[in-house]
Amino acid sequence: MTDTQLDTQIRTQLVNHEVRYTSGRKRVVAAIVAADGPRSAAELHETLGRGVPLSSLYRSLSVMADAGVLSPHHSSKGVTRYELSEWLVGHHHHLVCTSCGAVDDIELPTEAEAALERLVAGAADTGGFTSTGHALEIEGRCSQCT
Amino acid sequence: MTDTQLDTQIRTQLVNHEVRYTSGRKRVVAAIVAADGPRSAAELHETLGRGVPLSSLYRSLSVMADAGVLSPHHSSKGVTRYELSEWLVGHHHHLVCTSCGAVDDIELPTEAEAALERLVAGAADTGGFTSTGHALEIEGRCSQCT
DNA sequence: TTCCTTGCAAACGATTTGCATTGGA
DNA sequence: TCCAATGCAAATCGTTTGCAAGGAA
Repeated sequence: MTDTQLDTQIRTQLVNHEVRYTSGRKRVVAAIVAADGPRSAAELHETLGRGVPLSSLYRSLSVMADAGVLSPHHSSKGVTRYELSEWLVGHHHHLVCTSCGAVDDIELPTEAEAALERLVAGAADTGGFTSTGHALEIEGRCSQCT
Repeated sequence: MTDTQLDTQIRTQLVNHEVRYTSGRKRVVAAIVAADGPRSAAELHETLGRGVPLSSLYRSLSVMADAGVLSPHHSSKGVTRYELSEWLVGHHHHLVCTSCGAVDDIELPTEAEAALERLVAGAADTGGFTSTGHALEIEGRCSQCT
């Protein structure tokens, strides 16, 4: 199986954490890459056609998150969705549908992102809190839920 | 029992939704008001000294959220925290500790908030998505977790 | 061969719900 | 009085884990 550029980065990162990039995990990553936003274990289980049992899915997700390849995201009720970490796909934000809970990626224009960073830098670091990052969620209704 | 101004707003809102503002619910609201950020059922159960059983707590939280008095917030793994809705306490954002999961409120300076709103307005409304609000999470380490 | 990974089933923790009882308007 | 609220226990739901079998280095 020919590794894409992305696969190579991921494999390297995993190997550095003594984690194997197995075919099952490759399928999981592929499903996440194909999605346009973070996905939950259940959603992935659905798109992977039951070929990967839930428990393995959960384990793969957690292992790859520990290795820094995936990042967890919490938005709708009790479900954790995963996406590729930002060092792999770049910094971005999310559009969250308050009706169905769907989450889509959105990248801000460079000037907007810069403004946001300035703003966060100015506001954080209050009372002993040290900021290490930020996440902007734009809430609304997605096209399906109008 | 003397209602504060806030209690009155809440009672009115609840009554409009045929929901009663009982003493138990008042205690829940008081605990949330006393906190400086959203709180989970478990955390409230703790501070309320076991006087309110968990199941009732969950029920109260969900009923008051449906009535628009409380707003749910999802950040750390599988726990839902509630806070007073913004029409009661004003618009604000959150400082989230990536280590312990604690969440604190933070209010942006007016100009910063205005800038943020402009930024969101410009970025959203992409591909059929209609934005109705935004939430900024500033991630980092709280004073306890340094 | 040595470990990591996989699968299945059982275990968990957070949250929800059925039902009989209590309490508020 | 009448219907919503409460408590307890049982049920759910998403997620985790123990353990034996399979697979990659």
